[in-house]
Amino acid sequence: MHSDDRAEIRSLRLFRNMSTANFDAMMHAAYAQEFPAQLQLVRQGTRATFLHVLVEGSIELFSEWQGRDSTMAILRPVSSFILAACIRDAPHLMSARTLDASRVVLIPSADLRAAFRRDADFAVDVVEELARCYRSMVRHTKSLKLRSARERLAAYLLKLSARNGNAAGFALPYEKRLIASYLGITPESLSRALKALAAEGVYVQGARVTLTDRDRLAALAGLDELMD
Amino acid sequence: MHSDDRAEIRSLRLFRNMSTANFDAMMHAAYAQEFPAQLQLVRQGTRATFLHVLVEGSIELFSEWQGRDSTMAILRPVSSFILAACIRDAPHLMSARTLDASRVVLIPSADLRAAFRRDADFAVDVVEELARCYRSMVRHTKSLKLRSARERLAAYLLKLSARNGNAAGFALPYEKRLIASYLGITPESLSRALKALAAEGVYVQGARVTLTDRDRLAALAGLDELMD
DNA sequence: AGGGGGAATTGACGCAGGTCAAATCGGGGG
DNA sequence: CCCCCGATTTGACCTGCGTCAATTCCCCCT
Repeated sequence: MHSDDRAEIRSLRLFRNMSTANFDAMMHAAYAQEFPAQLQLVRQGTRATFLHVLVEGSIELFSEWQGRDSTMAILRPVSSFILAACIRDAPHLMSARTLDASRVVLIPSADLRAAFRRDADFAVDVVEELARCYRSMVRHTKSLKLRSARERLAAYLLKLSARNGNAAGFALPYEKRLIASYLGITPESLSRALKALAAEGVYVQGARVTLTDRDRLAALAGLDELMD
Repeated sequence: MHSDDRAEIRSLRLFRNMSTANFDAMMHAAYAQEFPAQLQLVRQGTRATFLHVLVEGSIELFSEWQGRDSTMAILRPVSSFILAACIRDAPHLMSARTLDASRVVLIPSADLRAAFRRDADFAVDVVEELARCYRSMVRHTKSLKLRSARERLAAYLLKLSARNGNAAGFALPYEKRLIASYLGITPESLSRALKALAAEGVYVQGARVTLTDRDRLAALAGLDELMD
């Protein structure tokens, strides 16, 4: 593993406070792996054997059922994933695939569990990370149950804008069909919803989005700090 | 607080392994409170000041937005709730109200945080509890995104039956409008969906449900251990 | 520059589930 | 035992979103 990777991982909130001895022990059998785009690296239903840390690239968490599938989250570096399954030593509830070519560090889940049993500071950080994941899933669920597709889309566009320093114009960071799945709609519906938002000052050309009336869009989205 | 309450709380997975000294310290300022039915005890957006433990009665977790609201979870004794907000010392993402008259033990969240920083065994159990909550929310979200209303209802009925020792007949444990909201549909749709399930061997009279063909219903629900 | 192929868009149409309003049911209080 | 009121059901209708099937677009490859 590159020592860069190691340093980046060490600097994550999740690993920042653990003792060096403990970090070293946990990372002893860890290794980095490069994956091409569109490769499935976790299959739901299988047992969690590694905590994954995305160091470079991007990853989609999705779930499958009866031939349908749905995007549950989209991850960017540097972040860990499938922590909960590792902790509980339980089957994955979601699958994961790369979107772009990605580098992922794999930490054996047994070593992870050993580390947080041994190191109270680390356990605290694991708790915080899990609480963050939980709350993020609650927000996603709230959005699905309380908002219409158009409202979800409006809120999503505003989030993207915020991520780009509140720029009026920005590029959609993923394929539209992926965004659609994340928002819980079909690509066709996303396409039509984007068109419908022209009335609220949303202009789209390909992946390029321009928001000409943020306030109007925010009013439609019903932005809410407890959901977005 | 009744010593019964204290013993029940102590026996929860979440508190079972912590040291007695630590448990006593954490519970020092805790107190039990009785609430009548239909009383809101947590308002989303307010800051978490207490970990709640439901000892008797039942509680609904719900979220509100723009005058709409939706049931996120229904709790039965004995279980803790709003752990994540306490841990993160963050605003509640969900509100809580009693369904029936309930007894709830309130543990100051500062004492909780102090306890798990001091006691590694407790931290481990907090992690496990949070991981459980997270996974439960993932399942709920999967069901919303992947299944139709009818499929969700079928799965829910089978879960209720399982909870009653796989009895063919059982009573719905909550008002139908509550169940509808939990399933993410309107009461009218629930009523019609129940009627439609007669074709799959579901008979309903008031709150009384009888399943005459479990296999048929399970096939429709597409029961999945990664979702139900 | 041309061509191939997946992504996105568009159109036509259907349907699941929402909405609104009007019965009807059912359980608790007097 | 009757009444009352909220819960539930039913009906009529609507609409948001899905489905299916063409195009069209865009990008990459040669």
